[in-house]
Amino acid sequence: MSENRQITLDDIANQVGVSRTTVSRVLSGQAKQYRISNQTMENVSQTAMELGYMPDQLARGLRTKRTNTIGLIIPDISNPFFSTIARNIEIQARKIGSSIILSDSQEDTQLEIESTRLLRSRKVDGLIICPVGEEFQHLLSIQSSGLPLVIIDRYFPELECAYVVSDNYQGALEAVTYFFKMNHRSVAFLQGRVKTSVNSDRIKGYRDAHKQYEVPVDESLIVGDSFGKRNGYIGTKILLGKTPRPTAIFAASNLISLGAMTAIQEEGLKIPDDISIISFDEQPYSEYLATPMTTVAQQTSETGEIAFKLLQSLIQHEGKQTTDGIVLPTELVYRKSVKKLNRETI
Amino acid sequence: MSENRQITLDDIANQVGVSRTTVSRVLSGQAKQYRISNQTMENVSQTAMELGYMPDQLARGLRTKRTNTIGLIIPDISNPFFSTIARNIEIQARKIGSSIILSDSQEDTQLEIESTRLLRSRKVDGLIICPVGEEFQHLLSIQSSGLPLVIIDRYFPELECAYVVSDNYQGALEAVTYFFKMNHRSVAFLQGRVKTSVNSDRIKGYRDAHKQYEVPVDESLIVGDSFGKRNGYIGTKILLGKTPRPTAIFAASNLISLGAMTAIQEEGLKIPDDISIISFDEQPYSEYLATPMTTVAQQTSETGEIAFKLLQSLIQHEGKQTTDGIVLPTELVYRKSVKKLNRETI
DNA sequence: AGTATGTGCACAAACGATTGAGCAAATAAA
DNA sequence: TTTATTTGCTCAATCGTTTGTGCACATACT
Repeated sequence: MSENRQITLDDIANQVGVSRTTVSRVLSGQAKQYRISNQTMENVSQTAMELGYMPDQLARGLRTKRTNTIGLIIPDISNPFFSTIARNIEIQARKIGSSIILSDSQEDTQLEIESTRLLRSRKVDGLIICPVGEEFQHLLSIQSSGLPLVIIDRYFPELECAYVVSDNYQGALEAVTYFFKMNHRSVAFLQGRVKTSVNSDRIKGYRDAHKQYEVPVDESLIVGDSFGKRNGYIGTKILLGKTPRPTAIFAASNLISLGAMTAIQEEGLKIPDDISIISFDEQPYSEYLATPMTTVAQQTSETGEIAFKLLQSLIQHEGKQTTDGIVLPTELVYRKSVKKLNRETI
Repeated sequence: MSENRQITLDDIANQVGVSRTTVSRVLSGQAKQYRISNQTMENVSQTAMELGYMPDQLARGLRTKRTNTIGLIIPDISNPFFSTIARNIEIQARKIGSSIILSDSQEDTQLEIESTRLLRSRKVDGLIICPVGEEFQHLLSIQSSGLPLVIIDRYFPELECAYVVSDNYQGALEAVTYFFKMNHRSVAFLQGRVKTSVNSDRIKGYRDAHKQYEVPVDESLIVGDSFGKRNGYIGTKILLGKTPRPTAIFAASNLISLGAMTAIQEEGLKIPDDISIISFDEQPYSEYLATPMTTVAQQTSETGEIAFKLLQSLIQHEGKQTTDGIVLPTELVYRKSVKKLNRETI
């Protein structure tokens, strides 16, 4: 409760008997450069230690225009997919003494926009955003303001900006192709938020797989509108109500497949005997589910790490805009949730 | 790329033709109080709008000693248990324009200590920490520096500090009691990090349940040393190697039970036929596991929300130290992972 | 007319750091 | 002995706010 005043450069300066400038230079490692004697150096660092000096990052940031702070905006940090990314960003950041300011946009574009405003007024050095996905005007204005920006998971073809995403097209293509190889011909797609690149790319993969196998796409088998659990539940209810029932479901997220499982269970159906399923997003629990789930795994740790490093390089060489997008491969993890149908069953 | 200079109070002041002071007072809603005319008010807010003024939070913080920023230190943000807490803290924070700076201590006390230093130098208004759990000297020094602090999930009896935790004792007591009611008499405890309050309280519940049923505690059935998955795996391997085998396992975390399931599967055993299990931490997937898991649910959302509000009140009434600890009840969620034994089986 | 009260703003000093420029003393060079 | 050079620092401005105090002018009161 002892309301200790903050220790400042001046305190050290006074105690040692030098100027504030000298202290600053010693502590920032510029002693040699400014010809501070070893003696003074010693004294300064010594008493800085003793007094427990900690530089005021606000003051420093105000002066230097560099805060060693980056903003991170995520649609739902409680989703393990995003929190794993966040964790790896944080781990990288800590290595170089940076901090991350976290914002949860709650899948709401308006909140996302507000967050960018707030983060900018907090003078972050850069921004990593997983955009809700529908609008990008605000991202454009960040870009043109010169603030380094990396977007992750979702991207905008219209926006020239560094990004790190999974190869959603390839992931979906492989998954749906696998269904076809297992002789499924009626494969539904439980999609996520419609206008996101994530979703479009997966749909494209879904369609191309159909094309390759010369199976016409039944548009009524593409249902859903968000990456949440509830959507998975509702979508599946709808799909299971159809006659004939689709024999396979491709779920666009971990939460969607959770909802799907509830619906399937409610209808008294079994995976994979009555219906097969593949879910996007590998999770620690995927293999322990009632039927171990075949999934499309994304490189979440790598996404975080790469995004941070990309941002860091943007921050450092402010001019040299290496505006390249990075696409990480996915991997189909084979388990038990897909049944091989007999040819004649079709 | 247009390197727009930052808009400052002076810019507005010049354009309107008043002093910087006046602008500041208008924009901070102190116009009436300082008798600024309506005309001037209009002009100022108008051009502030036009220029897209955003206050520099660094400068403001430097001057006012208030940053509207709080530090959050978490052992592992990728664990849904913690990320759910984090999310709810963020949601509360956003409501009042606060931001949170996130640190992942990676279950490492040293990193936790470093984080507190860094966050303090960033002048956060307060700190919410989920301590790794073994040391608390650094927490004590935060306390005595007067920086508002709330600790969550784990606490220290020796430390007089606001905290929000689950009723781990009661949760464990109920779980183990339930085993006894189901006629189990050989119940193992897969514990977490040993010196944490979380673990001690759960052990106490475990022991008291034994006492109530007059079953002696077999110390060799208490195994493990961390909340991670690997620990669950190893611990279970050890337990399953014993003869006679325990009939039930009480796992201290969601990750531990995941590891346990791997081990159980490897040994070719079935839950609950060969072995029963209850896990701490309800998860979205708990009901979808091969055997739907009976769990001890904690109020994670509430933990976050309450922790933030508690901190907020500490920040506001800096003197009035309402150093109360808050203990949230747990709930035993009954599913299928516990088998009722026949009396004679024992 | 002289004093009191009210109105509407401006001055300038903080906050704690960084940084370009400069200056006195000591030493070296000529 | 005079001039250059080096050594070891200091000065003061600056970043963008906030805030206690003060000041001029107008109006009201006696």
